[in-house]
Amino acid sequence: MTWIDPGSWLGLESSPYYKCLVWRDFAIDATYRPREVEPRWQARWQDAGIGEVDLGAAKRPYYNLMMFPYPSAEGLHVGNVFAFTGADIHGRLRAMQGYDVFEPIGFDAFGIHSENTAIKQGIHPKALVAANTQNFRRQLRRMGGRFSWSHTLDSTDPAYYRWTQWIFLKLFEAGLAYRKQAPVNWCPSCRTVLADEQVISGHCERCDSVVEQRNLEQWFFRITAYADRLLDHLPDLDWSELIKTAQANWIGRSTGASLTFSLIAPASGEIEVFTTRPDTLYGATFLALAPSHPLAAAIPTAEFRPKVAAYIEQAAKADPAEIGTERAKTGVLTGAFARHPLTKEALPILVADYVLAGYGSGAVMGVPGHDQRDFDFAQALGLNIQRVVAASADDIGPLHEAFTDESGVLVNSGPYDGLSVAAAKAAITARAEHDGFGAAKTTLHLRDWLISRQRYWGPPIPVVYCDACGTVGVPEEELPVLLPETEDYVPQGTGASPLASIPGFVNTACPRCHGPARRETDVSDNFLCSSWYFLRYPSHPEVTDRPYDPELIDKWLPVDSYIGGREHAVLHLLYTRFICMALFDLGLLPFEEPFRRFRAHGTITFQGGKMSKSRGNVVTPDDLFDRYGADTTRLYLMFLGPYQEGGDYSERNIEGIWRFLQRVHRLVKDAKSPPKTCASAHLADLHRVVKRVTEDLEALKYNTAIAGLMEYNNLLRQRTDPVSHQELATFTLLLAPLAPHLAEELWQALGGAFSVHSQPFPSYDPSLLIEDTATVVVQVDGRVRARLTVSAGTAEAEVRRQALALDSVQRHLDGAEVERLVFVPDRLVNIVRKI
RNA sequence: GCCGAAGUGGCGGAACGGCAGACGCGCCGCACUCAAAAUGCGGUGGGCAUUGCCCGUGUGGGUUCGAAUCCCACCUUCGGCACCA
Repeated sequence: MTWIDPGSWLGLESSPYYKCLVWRDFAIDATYRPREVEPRWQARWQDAGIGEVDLGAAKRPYYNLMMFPYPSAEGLHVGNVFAFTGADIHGRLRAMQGYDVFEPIGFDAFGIHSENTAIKQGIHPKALVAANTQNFRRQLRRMGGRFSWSHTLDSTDPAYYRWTQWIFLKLFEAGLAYRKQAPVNWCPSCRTVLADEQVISGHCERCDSVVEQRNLEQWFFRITAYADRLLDHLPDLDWSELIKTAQANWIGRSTGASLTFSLIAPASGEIEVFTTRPDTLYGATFLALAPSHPLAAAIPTAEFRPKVAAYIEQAAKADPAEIGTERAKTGVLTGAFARHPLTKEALPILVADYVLAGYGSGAVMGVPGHDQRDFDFAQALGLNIQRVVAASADDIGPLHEAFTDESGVLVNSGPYDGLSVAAAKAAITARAEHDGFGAAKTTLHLRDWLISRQRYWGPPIPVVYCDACGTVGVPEEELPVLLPETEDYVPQGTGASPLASIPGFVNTACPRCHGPARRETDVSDNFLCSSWYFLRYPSHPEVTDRPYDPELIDKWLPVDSYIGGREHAVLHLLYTRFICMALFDLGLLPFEEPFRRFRAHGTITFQGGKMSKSRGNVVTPDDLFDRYGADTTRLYLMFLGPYQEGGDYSERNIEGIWRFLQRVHRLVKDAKSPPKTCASAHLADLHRVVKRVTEDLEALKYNTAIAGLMEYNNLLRQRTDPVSHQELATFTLLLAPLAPHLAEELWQALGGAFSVHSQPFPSYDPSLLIEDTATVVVQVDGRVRARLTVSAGTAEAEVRRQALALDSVQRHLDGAEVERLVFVPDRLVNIVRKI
C-alpha cells in the first residue's frame, strides 16, 4: 500500500480526499460495461446528494441554468441532450473548480404544444403531461446530468402558477397589463391569438398554419414602454452576439420625424406621417394611406369613392398567405390633396396596401426618388419622381431606381441645397418644430406583448369583470385561480376559451363589491410561465407564501451562466428581460438583467434539416443510451462540432468515441503497480494537457477538449515508460465533467474517495510548460525548407548561422544574397533573398 | 432586400498572422485468428518524382518577409427578419 503525495502542483493540496488516496488492487471490470456502471453511479450520486447544494449556506454560489424544457410526448431528443450536456459539463467544471453549483431542471408543461398533442391523442393534457414528465425525468437521469433534483419545478402545478398569476396582477396593478381592441394574429388551427413573436413569416410558430388578422379585444403587456432600456442594455450584456443582434433588430428602434400635412378643401383635417428621412421632404410627391387608415374611407371625392371603397374591401380580405410578403405595388387615388408644408404644392393622396397600418401612423409621405418602395409605387401609378439628394451637386440625371445613399448632398430643396443628409435631417426637423408641422420622433418594430390565449391549458388570467366595479384583479390572497377540471378542453374556434363554457368557473362574485361578476376566461401565454421560473428554482419547494425568497435571490441571482437555444432570441429571452425590469421597477427584484452570461448553443440537425416530429426524423437518445451508454452519447454529441455551432447528427462517428472510452478504461485497468508520481521527463506533457483541457472547457470548446484528451490518451498508451498513478488520476479528473460515470469508475479504481465530482479540478504550472528545446522552422522566401532543433531561447545570430549552414537552405538560396532575415524566437526564421 | 454565421481532404472537423488538415470517422496494408469480429501496429490532400519538387483552405484582388487566418469586391450555403417608411 502506497500513499500518494498531495501533488501541490496539481492544485490538489486543498482536497480533503486527495490525501486519502491510496494505491490498492484495482476493483474494476475487465471490460467497459456502461450499462452496468452508469445506473450504479447514478444511484450512488442520488443517495449522496451529488448535485444538491445547501442554498442558504453556500459560500461560492454559481447558478448554472439551462432552458426550461417542454416535456414533449416524444420524450427528450438528441437536440435536448446536446443542449443539456453542454450546460452540464460547464456546471461540473465549475463545481470541481470550487463553486457551489446550483443546476436545476424543471418542466415547462403548460402551453399550446402540450395541449395540441393532448387533443390529437385524445388524452387529457393533465394526464399527458404527467406521463411525459415522468419520461423526461427518467431520460434526464440516464443522461447523467448533475441536476439539483430537489428543486424541480412544474409550471402546471398550482403552487407554481399561483405566482405566474401574481406576476400578472403586479403588472396589472402597475398599469403594465391592459386590455384593448386591436388587429391581432389569429391561428385558425390552434384557435387562439398569438403574439407577434410567435408568428414566423406569417405562420404559427407551433403548428405552421397561416395566421389571420382579427380585430379582437385582448390583454397586452406594455413591453414597448421598456424598449429603450431593453435596447440600451444590450451592449453591456455578456451574451452571444447573435442574440443581441436579433433583439436589437426585433426592437427595431428607428429615429426620424413625425410630419403633419394639412388637407386641401373640400377635404379637411390633417394626415400625420412618420419618416426616417425628413431631409427628403422636398422630394415628397404624394401621400399614401394604409387601407384601414381612418381617413382612407373618409376623404375620397365622390368621383373616386367607389373605387377606393372597393380597394379597401379587397385589401381587407387579401389572401392571408400573402400578408407579410412583398407584392407588386397597387393603390388608388382618392381625389383628395394635401398641402406640402414647405413648397405649398398640392400632393395627391392615395390608398395603398404597401403601407402598413400598424407601423408609425399608418400613413407615409411618398418620396419616390429616395425610397425604393415609393419608387416602385410611383412608377406603377405614373406619379411624379423628384430627386432631392445626389452624390454631388451636379449629379442630377434621371433616376432609374431610388437613390438611398445617405452620403450625398441635398438638391432641389430650396434653402437646404448643398447640405449633407445628416445636416438636412436636423435642419428640416427643426424647421418642422418651429413652424409647427412636425417633431422628431422614434418608432419601434416591437409591439406590446399579446398575453391572452383562448385556450384551456394555461394559467387563467386572474381578472374579474363586474358591471359595477369594472375590471378587477383577483386579490392576491385568493390566488391561485385554479384551472377547472373539464373534459371539454378543445377550443371551439368561437374566439372564446373553453373556460367560457364552464359556468361554475365564469360566474363568480366581484372581489370588491361582492355582486355578481364574470371571470376572465382566457389563459396567459406560455411564455409568461417561463419568464420567471429561474427566480423560483432556489425557493422551490420550501417557500410557499411568496414567489421567491429575497435572500436567496440576493445570493443566487442574476444567473451566472445560462445556456440555451437561439430560437428564443426574441421570445423567451426578450420577455424575461422585460419581466425582470418590470419587477425591478416595482421593487420586487434587486436587478434588471436576469442573466449575467448567456451562450447560445448550436442546433443539431438531421440529414441537413431541422429535427421535428412532423418530418418524422426525431432521434431519441434512449437507443444510444442502450447501446453505448450516457458517457459515449455525451462525448459523441460534444465531438460532433463546436458546441456553439451544432452539427448534423449522424452515427458515423460514435464508434470512435466508444473506442476512445474503452481505451481509457483499459489504460487504467492494465496499469500494474504504477509509480506514484509522474517522471520529470513527462511533466510538461501532463501540464500541457491540463492547460489545454481547462481552457477548452472554459470556452465551451468541448470538441477540442475531447481531442486533447484523446491525444494525451494516445501518448500514454504508446509510451514505453510506465504511466504513473498521478498521470492516470489527473486524466480521470480532466475527463470527469465530460464522462462523469466512467470518470467515477476509474477514480474509484485508482483508490480515490467518492466522489470524483467533489475533487478539485487539476491546475497547471505554466513554468513547467517551457520546453528546453525548440523546433525552428527555416523558410526561404516564405517557404519551409528545413527544420532546426535548438535549445530554447537560442539567439538570432546563432539560429541564423545554423540555418545558413544547411544544405537545403544553400540550395534554395541559389547564390543570392540575403536581403533580410525574419526571426521569431523558438519558432521560425525566414530568409528573404535579394533579387 | 436587410442582419447574422459559415465555406478547409472521401466525411465531421482542427489551426484563426508563422510547419494547413490536430482529433475522430472511413479507407488501405500488416499482426493476432482455422476464419471472422474485436483489438493492436503502420499508412492515408492532389500531382510529379531517384534525394526531392510543384499545387492546394469558395472566387478575384490587396496588405505582409509570411495569409485558411487581416482588408476590399464577389459567389454559394445555412439561420433570422422581411413592404417597418
